[in-house]
Amino acid sequence: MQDGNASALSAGEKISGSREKGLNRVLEILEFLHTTQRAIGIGDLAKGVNAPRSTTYTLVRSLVDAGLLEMEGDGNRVYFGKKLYLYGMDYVQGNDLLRRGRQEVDNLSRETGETSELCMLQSGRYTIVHASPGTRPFRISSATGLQIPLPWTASGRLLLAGLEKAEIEGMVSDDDLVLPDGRKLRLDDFVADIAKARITGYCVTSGLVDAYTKCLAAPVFSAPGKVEATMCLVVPIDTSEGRTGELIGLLRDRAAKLSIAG
Amino acid sequence: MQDGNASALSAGEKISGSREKGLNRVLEILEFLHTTQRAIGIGDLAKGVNAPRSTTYTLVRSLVDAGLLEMEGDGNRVYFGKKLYLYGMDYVQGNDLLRRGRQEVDNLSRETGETSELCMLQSGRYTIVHASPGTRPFRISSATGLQIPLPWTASGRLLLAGLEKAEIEGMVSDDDLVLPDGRKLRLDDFVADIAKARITGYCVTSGLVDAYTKCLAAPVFSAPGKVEATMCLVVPIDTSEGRTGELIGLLRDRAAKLSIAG
DNA sequence: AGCGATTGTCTCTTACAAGAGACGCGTGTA
DNA sequence: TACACGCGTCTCTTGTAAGAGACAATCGCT
Repeated sequence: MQDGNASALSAGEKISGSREKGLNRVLEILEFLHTTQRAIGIGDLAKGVNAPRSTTYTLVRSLVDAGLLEMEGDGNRVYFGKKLYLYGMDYVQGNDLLRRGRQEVDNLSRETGETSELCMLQSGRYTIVHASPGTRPFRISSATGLQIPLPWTASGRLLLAGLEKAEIEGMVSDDDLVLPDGRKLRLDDFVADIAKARITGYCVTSGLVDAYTKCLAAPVFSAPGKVEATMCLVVPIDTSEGRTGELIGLLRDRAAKLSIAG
Repeated sequence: MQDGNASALSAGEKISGSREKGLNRVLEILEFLHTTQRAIGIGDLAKGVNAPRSTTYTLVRSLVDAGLLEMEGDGNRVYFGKKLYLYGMDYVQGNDLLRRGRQEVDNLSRETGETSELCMLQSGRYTIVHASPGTRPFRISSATGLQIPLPWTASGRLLLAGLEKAEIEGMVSDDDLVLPDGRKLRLDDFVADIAKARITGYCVTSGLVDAYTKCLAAPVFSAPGKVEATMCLVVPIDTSEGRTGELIGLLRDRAAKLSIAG
């Protein structure tokens, strides 16, 4: 991480030793806060994004002044600020799909009692955009904003429907193909899954993210053939075939309703 | 806002002609998009923030890559992106007051049928953080994220409670004291209003923002004496004294409930 | 009290980003 | 067809922001 002692130039990314553009540092700061999910001291922040302390202080001050970040009570820690919330609401406001999708997801989880999610691609990564927990006693993990490798999910297979193999290859790294249980998925199998999901119009995966759940997903189209998002349900892996079928039907129905608008 | 054609050097700010830091440009871009409330072409954006075209293109590309902005369908216009939405949700998540306040505002407007709002200070400006429209046939204006001069509102008087006169003076410009109908408020009167609101524990203003409404507001405390937010109701100016009293009671009750946590 | 770690501020240098402006392309309109 | 206009990309220069590092002030531990 730290001192730039030259040596082997790793593939792809440049060694983050040199002078960095302020904006990039800011983007890293925001991303870092997104992962921590809580306020953090400026010193730690500097360490976290591997930036010089003096620079970090300057940038944080700018961001706090602008309201993108806020100082936490004691005046030492920082976290996201009201401005970001306002901009976020602007985004929701300007985005029919998201607005209606959130609604529909909430409905779905209330009606079925299962955990329900709205998922989208976010700069090439699978992202849970909105989640509603469901009523089961044991918590099925899934937090809004979580990013997961595409091959681990049913939604991922739908979101990539219609893309060329080369494009798909570009969007998943080798690491992404290694499932949480250690198994390695073959790229060709993944591509085949995608093709199949595209035809059947839904997708089910069992025990991929964890061994106890399966994931049902249906595509939401923004234009014919263009998958803009997916709705999905996360259910216990031992859910009966009958109920699974029912849920898929419901899911496809709702996802189709979301697809109408342009 | 205005054009930047040099001439008289206004107090405070420097003329935005020279070389600007990239980060500042970005902050202006975001703010500009917030005011437009819709996607905009990059060329127009450059004009809007008075930045060189080449620079704007570079910055926008960075922001789009980072997901803070997104290209609109045809690939020419830009607007806020999913990342901002996610960060915004993080903010809500980490902010009990906001989370519960939104809920309470929604309840309040459903129960009373009136337009209800949650308001906070945002870098020294009064900001409507969340609004719920109410059921009256005529729309009472009030959009989330709207920023209004402090002296125009009942909430403004509560939010400044406990500040010194000098501090207050620093937060309101001369322009802010000019009401929408052209009348000019005296600073001393405003300061007196604030002191009064602090003691009575609520505030009512009639016909300030517009001639047809009055605004009822109650403070939400984050610590004893520290007003963190206000809840308010916007009602027709001819609302009877009796009903107004009822609503104020309800409002104060709910605001007090919000105040509990730390 | 004594010591190390951390925090916030400041100064100075230089690597480099911001900006000016030219270019090629597509589009509308006279 | 010719012209004016807006878009997106590139190149080159120079003003300046990123970063190294020193500093005093606090904090926490023994």
